[in-house]
Amino acid sequence: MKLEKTFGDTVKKLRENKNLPLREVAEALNIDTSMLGKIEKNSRKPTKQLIEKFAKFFKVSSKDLTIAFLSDTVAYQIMEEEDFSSEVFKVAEEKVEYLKTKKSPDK
Amino acid sequence: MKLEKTFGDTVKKLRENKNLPLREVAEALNIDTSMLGKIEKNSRKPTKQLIEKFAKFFKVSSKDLTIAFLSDTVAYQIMEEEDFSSEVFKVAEEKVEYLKTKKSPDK
DNA sequence: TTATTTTTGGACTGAAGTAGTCCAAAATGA
DNA sequence: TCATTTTGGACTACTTCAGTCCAAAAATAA
Repeated sequence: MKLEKTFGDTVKKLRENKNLPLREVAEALNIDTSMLGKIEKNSRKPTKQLIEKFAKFFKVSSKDLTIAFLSDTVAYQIMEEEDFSSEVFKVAEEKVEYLKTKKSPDK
Repeated sequence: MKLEKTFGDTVKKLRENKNLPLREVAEALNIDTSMLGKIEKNSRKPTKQLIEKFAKFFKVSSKDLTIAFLSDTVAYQIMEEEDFSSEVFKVAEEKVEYLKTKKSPDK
């Protein structure tokens, strides 16, 4: 599965590769056509369950799709701020590492 | 300025180093004592303006404080999900890089 | 112990944000 | 032209969350 610039682009490419209109995919996933259009344009966010549906429908890894989505959110959030991005990433990664060891089975 | 595990801890340490009660700091920053207590306990988030006020009051770099806060948010968000954290970071960093080059003065 | 101050957290409110719907205009294509 | 797809505005319902108020618990002082 190829990762595009945004989650919306990724979904759009998957759909266009199958030559399907929004309507058909939306129907299959049981969502509003307009919603799907908006998700492809990144003006609405998919729920976790929807990401699962996408993965099933397009037969791609739901892990990859989730990464595509989450990284979008994180990137957007960091871009909103000044240009501390690399520092924020560095510190955030340390914190995640720390939190992970805390919740791992240390008994 | 020392970075603690969480933004709340950082603020709390700054306050305790000056031996000030919540009430006094809250008064100086013009916020509710309870709010400050909650921020130190990470159950409420500070606004950008409040981060600025913290920085001024404690005479620390507002950039560092912002990094402390943002990294908290990002780390927490990523921890919420499965254990793709490193992949999410990797892809997110690429996206930020891409977005940065897009908005940089390329004229 | 009693009195005073600080810390904590529950319950609530108002405001902001957002997923999802509906509809109609614009674009695409036959 | 006519049919279908795409786009986006406006709205609603729901959720989330900063911020307030208050009172009980914990800590500190007297």
